[in-house]
Parts: sequence; structure tokens; C-alpha cells
Amino acid sequence: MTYGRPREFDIDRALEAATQQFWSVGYEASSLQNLLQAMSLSKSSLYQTFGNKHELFILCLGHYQKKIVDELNLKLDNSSSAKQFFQDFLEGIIAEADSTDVKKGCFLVNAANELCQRDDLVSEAVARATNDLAGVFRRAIEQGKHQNEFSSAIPTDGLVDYMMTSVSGLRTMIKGGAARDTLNPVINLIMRTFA
Amino acid sequence: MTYGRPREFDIDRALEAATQQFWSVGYEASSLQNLLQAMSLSKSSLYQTFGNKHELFILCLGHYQKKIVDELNLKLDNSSSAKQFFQDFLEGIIAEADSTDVKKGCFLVNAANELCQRDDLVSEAVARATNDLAGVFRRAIEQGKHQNEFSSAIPTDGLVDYMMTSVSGLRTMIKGGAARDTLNPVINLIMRTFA
DNA sequence: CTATTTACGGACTGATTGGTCCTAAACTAT
DNA sequence: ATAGTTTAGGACCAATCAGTCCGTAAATAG
Repeated sequence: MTYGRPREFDIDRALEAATQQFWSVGYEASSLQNLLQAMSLSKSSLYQTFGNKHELFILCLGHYQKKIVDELNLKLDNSSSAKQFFQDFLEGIIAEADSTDVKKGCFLVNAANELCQRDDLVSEAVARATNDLAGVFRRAIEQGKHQNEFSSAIPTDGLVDYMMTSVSGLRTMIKGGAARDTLNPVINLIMRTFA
Repeated sequence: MTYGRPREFDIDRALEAATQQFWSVGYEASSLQNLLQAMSLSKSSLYQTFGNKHELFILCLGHYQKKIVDELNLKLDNSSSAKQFFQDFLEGIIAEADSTDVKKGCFLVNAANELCQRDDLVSEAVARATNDLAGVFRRAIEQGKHQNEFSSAIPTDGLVDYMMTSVSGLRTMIKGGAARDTLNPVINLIMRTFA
């Protein structure tokens, strides 16, 4: 039943490596040669398994989305306070600001910035991921409202979009070189909106 | 004293055209051919006048920064209410969301997202522009505090960074495809922080 | 007029791009 | 053993990339 020479690499590992590559420097700046080296693959293996560079990129977007959303859902499940959940999340984001290595930001935001305007498939993938992420935020906000941590005066949808906007903004600031010290007060101002 | 064949194009017009090109699709995706066509220049003229693609890009960043900052300063000068100034500014940003043509976002943010991590010159140019922009915001906030439109309880620097973050976030949301209707409530939440 | 200086157009280059294809290797099923 | 099937490596490809160079055009200075 199972024919042929067995694959010498792990698809998921390869996808993860490709994701890191695209995440670090973007789509255009990731040459096929870069990708092959990062994934430790031969050219033919890549094309046979993933189609082409563009399809690989879309797969990476999905891979990343799943990882992120799953992780966030887990954190929310294990968190008794929605407020604390958001606080931790935001602080986790700006922790990257002080790291010495490359500030990669959010892969989805990067992809949106680079390609959304001229690539419908990327656009769709980003929209899907954005929706999923917003879903986690919505769940957290509803939990917060239910526990009277958050005021019910502001519609949940507005708060969700506000949080998405704030996260995107923070990530951009970090990529632009903002330090953690300047962003900490910003987080506090953002969190004020939820009280 | 003044020798040689006179230049047949206007440097500033050419720079503006190049800026539009880079702004629309980014640095990497703007091929020299694209640029030459957009600028209506011959290859040798571009290289003689602007050095190379990279130097041209840096010049474009400066060109854009000057245009933006000058315009904002003017608007602030002609505005009696700082609150209204910010409100108008934010609404101007999300007006782009409903336009049918390409959502270019902020050229500086785009440049930061695409190149900041691997190009020190771009990094510097973006930092300079960011500082200038923050300067306008600072002036507006100080004016707002002075006129008791804004509470003095929150440090000006924090509010400046918060506004920078919010603007970046809004622009990213727009590039990601968010509609004006979803962003209007976000603007209201952002403005709440200043009250 | 000639000499000098600058600008322009386009041919040209070497490197790199993403992608194809062919052959040999490595495996299973019979 | 051998036929069937898939993978891996690398030669190869056309297209495009940014950038150089050169001959000619267009101006001024003397």
C-alpha cells in the first residue's frame, strides 16, 4: 500500500523552518535559496511537497495562525482573570522590544503589510487568521464582562477591534525600534479602556 | 560658469513620482523598470541624479516626511481645538479604508515594516521621521492640556507614544482590510484616553 | 567656430530570480 | 529478483534584477 522511497524530512519541521524564514525577512526577501537552506531541503523536494514559493507561504501563514491561536486559547483557558490575560499578552508582545536579536513582529501583520494589497490569497489567509484571533479576544472580553472586570457599557465588538488595533500598533512600534520603557505606559493606557 | 546640457526633468517631481511608487508596493517590489516608468526617466539619468535605488529610497523617505510633517503642523496651527485636531487626523486616516483603490497606509510605517530590521539607513530615516511626527503630536497634546481639553494626569510622553501606537495600529488594520465602520468605534475609544 | 561640460537613451553585463526536468537512489509489493 | 513508485540532487532554463558604460545630443564659454 505504501509505495516509493520514504521522505527524508519531516513536513511539519520543514514548514516551521520556512515560517521562521518568511517571518524574519518577509516574502520577497526570502529567496528560494534561503528557504532551501533554512528547511534543509532540495529544490525538487520543496516543489514536489509544497507546490511553489507562494503556496508554501500560504501554508506557513496557516501554520503560524494555528500555533498562535491554539496557544492563546490555552492561555485564556488557564487564566482566571481576563484582565490579567490581556495584560500578560500585551507585556509578552513588548518583551520582544528589548531582545537583542531580530524583531520579527507578528507574522500575520507583516504579511498583511507586505502583500495584502496585491495578493488575494494572502489577503484571505490573513483575514481568516485575523478572525480567529479576534475570536479569542472576543471570548476573553465576554469573560471579563461576565466577571465584572470590564464595563459592559462598551460594545464587545468595539473592544475587540480596539484590541486588534492596539496590538498591531505595538508591534509596529517595536519594529520601528521603540524601547520597552516607552511602551509600558502605552500598555497601561490601552488597558484603561477596558476598565 | 554654468556648463552642460540642461536637465530635462524636475527633480522634485521625479522624487514625488518615485515616492508614490515605493509607497504603493514597497522597496523590493519596486523594480528599477517600474521606477523609471513612474518617474519618466532614463536609467542613466536616475543613476546620475539619485545615485542608486537605495539612495533614491532614502531620499523619498525624507521627501515624504517633510510633506507630512509640514502639512500636520499647518493643520495644527489652524486648529483651535487640539481634540478636534486629533479627531480629524484619525478620521482622515480611516477615510482611506473605504476607498476603492490601493490602501497604501503610511509610507514610513511600510518602510519600517519592510526594511528596518536589515537596513540601518532606513532605520535612521524612519526614526528621524517618527521623532518629527511625535513632535507635532507633543505640541498638540501640550496645547490640549493647556486649554484643559485634556487631563494633565497622564504624562505627555505617554500620550504621544499612545497616539503613535494607535495611528500605526489603525493603518495596519486598514491595510488588512478593515472597514471604516469597524474603525470608527475604535477611534472613539482611542480619543477617550485623552479625556 | 571649437572646446568643455552635462544629460540622455539604450545596449550590455553578471548575478540572481523562481521554476522545470531528468536521472539515480531508495523504498515496497509481488 | 524485479516491477512499480516516490524522493533527492543537481543541471538547466528563461526572465528579471540592479547597475555600468558608451556614443550622441544639447547646452555654455571663449
